[in-house]
Amino acid sequence: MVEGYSDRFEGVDVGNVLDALDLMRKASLLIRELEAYFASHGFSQLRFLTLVIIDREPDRLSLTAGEVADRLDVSKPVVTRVLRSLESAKLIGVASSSDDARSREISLTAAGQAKLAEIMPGYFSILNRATSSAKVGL
Amino acid sequence: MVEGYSDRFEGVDVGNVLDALDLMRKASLLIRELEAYFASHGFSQLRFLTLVIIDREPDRLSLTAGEVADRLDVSKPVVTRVLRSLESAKLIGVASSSDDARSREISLTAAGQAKLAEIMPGYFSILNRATSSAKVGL
DNA sequence: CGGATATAGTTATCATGCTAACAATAGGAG
DNA sequence: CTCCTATTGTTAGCATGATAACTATATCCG
Repeated sequence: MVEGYSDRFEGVDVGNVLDALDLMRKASLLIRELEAYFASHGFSQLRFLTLVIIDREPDRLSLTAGEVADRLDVSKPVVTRVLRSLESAKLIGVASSSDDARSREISLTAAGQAKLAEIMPGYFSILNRATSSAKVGL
Repeated sequence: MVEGYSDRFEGVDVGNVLDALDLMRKASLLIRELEAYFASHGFSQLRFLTLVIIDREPDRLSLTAGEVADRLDVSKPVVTRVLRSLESAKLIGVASSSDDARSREISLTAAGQAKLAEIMPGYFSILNRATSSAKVGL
């Protein structure tokens, strides 16, 4: 399909274009597989990653909402929403910051850590399989 | 970040996991770049790809809505919505199928072909650059 | 033919991303 | 101290993906 178009543009390498399309196709399939996996645990990719980055923060037990947004590279309103859902599921705890009344300190509850431990093995298994099977052809 | 977790799971290769995460990150950046490009032309990825698959269909000048959904791998309600928007922009024409009263035959208008021609070069340029720059390190 | 089943497309509703605009608080300059 | 600006987080509303349930038409089987 691509050849019919890209032959007409100078400075465009058809191979590069096909590689880019392949990259997006592979990523899209992987993301769908992950979403299906999370859904089977009543979770979502974003809720999972939120727990991960709090759990993995070195030297600290909590993060502010803005730090979560930065590390996940999503907008702040999305963080507001996901934190609310995690809090009502009692997977995170939210406390006012002592030194900045605007901030909220987010930490994992024991239930949040348990949820992470429940989901993590399957997550890594999917990531591992995704790229190891891609290498079969090499 | 990954090592702290994946070391704990058997049969998981950290390199594979990192490759998978890198795949998703690269694809995500590319998709964002493409979306920004389409938006700068008052378009969207889905609207663009819809025009492309109709234009590129060999031996035929039109497709049904269901065929569009199959080829784009999106759900039918999404196709209903995008076709409506393309029709009101007069970029596609919609006609009842002669042999199946449920079907609608979708074809490109001259304006639709012009819109494709306007957007296509930049699209390929972005795809080309995305993967050729990724190879700089080789 | 006529009724059961399958298919094409739409509507309604939900999920999850975004930006813009806002409130509350912090911080810096005069 | 007070005012101006910056920052934190929320609310409101849009875009675009999905599934479920519906309508209308086709098709198959007795």
